Amino acid sequence: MGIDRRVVRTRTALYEALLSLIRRKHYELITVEEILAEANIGRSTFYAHFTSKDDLLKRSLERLRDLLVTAKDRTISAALRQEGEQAWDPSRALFEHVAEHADIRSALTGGRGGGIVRDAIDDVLAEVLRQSLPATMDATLPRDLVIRHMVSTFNAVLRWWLEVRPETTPREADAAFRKLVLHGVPPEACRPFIMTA
Amino acid sequence: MGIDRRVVRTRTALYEALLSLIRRKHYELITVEEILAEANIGRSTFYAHFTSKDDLLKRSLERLRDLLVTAKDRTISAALRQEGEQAWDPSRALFEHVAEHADIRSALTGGRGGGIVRDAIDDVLAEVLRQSLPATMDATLPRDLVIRHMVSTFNAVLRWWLEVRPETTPREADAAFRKLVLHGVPPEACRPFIMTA
DNA sequence: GAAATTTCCGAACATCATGTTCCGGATCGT
DNA sequence: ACGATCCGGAACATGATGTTCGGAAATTTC
Repeated sequence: MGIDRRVVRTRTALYEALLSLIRRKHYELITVEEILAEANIGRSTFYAHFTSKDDLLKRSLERLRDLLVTAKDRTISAALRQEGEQAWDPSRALFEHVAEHADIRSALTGGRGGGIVRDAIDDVLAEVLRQSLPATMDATLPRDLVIRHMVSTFNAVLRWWLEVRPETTPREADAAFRKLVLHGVPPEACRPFIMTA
Repeated sequence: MGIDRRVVRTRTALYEALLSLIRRKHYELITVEEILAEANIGRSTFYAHFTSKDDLLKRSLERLRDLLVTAKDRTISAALRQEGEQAWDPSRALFEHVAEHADIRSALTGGRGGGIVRDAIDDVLAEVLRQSLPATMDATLPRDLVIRHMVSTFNAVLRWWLEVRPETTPREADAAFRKLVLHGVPPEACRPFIMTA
C-alpha cells in the first residue's frame, strides 16, 4: 500500500509541469488549467493530490531542497578531501549552479510573480545554512540573523546579477557576495545614510 | 481645473482605506470590495481612478516615499547642524520610525501577502538611498549593488526583528544593521559555506 | 489470471473576485 | 445659477477556483 504507480506518475508529472511553466512565465500568472494541460492531468485529479497551486509549489521545492543539500554536501566533502583546490567553495558552486539554470530568471525577477517563489527558495537556502553553519558566540549578531542576512545578501547579488548585469560571470558575482558578507561596505560609501561615529 | 475636491476626497479615502486594511490583514487577501466598503466608495468610481488594486498600492506608496524623503532630509540636515548629537543617524531614525508603526507587521511578514508590498517598499528605500549616497569608486562593488545590498540588509534585520525578536529595541536593531553593513559577518561564522582562502 | 481496490477522467456545477457599462442624481468650479 | 464633472449602484460579462459524482481504467493483491 502507499506506492501506487499511478500516484507517483501523476505527482511527478505535475511537479515537472509546474517547474517547466515557471521557466517560461511568472508563477502568479500560471493558471491551474495550464498546469493540467501541460501535465495532461484531469482537474479533479489535481485537487485529489494538492489543495492548491501554492501547495504544489511547496512540495515541488522540497525536491529542490534535497537536491541542494546533496550538492552542498558534495562540494563540502570535496573541499575537505583536497584542500587548495579551486572548486571547493559552496557559495561559488551555488552561483555556478544558478548560471547553468539561467532560465529560471523570470521566477526570481521582481514584480508580482517572484514573491512567493523567492520566499520559498529563501526558506530552502536558510535551512541548508542552518544545517552547516557553526554556532556564533557574538551576542550582537545572533545566528538566526546571520543566516537571514546571508540569504538576503545572496538574493540581492543574484537579482542584481540577473536583472542589471547579466554579463557578470559566476566568479565575479561570488566575489562580490563574499566581499559584502565578509567585509561589508566601505564607510564612505554609506554616508550620510550611515554615519560612522 | 485639476483640483476638484471630489477627486481628492475619493482618492485619499481609498489610500487610507487600503493602508488601514493592510494593518489588519495580508495585502493579497484584501479584496477590492473590502476597500470600497472601508472607504465608502462605489465600485465604478474606484475603477475611474485606479486600474487595479496594485495600482492603488503603488500610488499609496508614493505618498510614503515623500514622507520618507522629507524625514531623511530632516535628520540629515539636523546631523550637519549639530554634530555629536544622538538622533542624527538616518538609519536609526528609520528603525525608530518603524517601531512607532509596528502595526504594519503583517504587511511585511512573509507568506503570500508580503511580496508585492515588500518589493514596493524596497523600491522606495532604494530611491531614497540613490539620491543620498555618494558615488563609489570600487569597481568590484558597483553602486547599484551596494544600494540593493543595503536595502535587503535593512529588510533582513527588520523582518528578523518583527518576526523572531519583537522585544529588540530600535537602537539594537540599528546596531546590528550597521555592523552587518559596515563590517560584515566574522569569517568563522560563515564556514564552511564561505571559505576564506 | 481474476477479483477487489484504488485512482483517474471529464463534465457539470457553485462560488467568488475582477473589471465594464450606463444613467440619474449629486457636487463642484466659476 | 449653470454647465461640467464626478459619484453611486446595479447589472452584466468574464475567468479562475474548487467540488461533486459516476463510469472507465489501471494497479495491487491473492
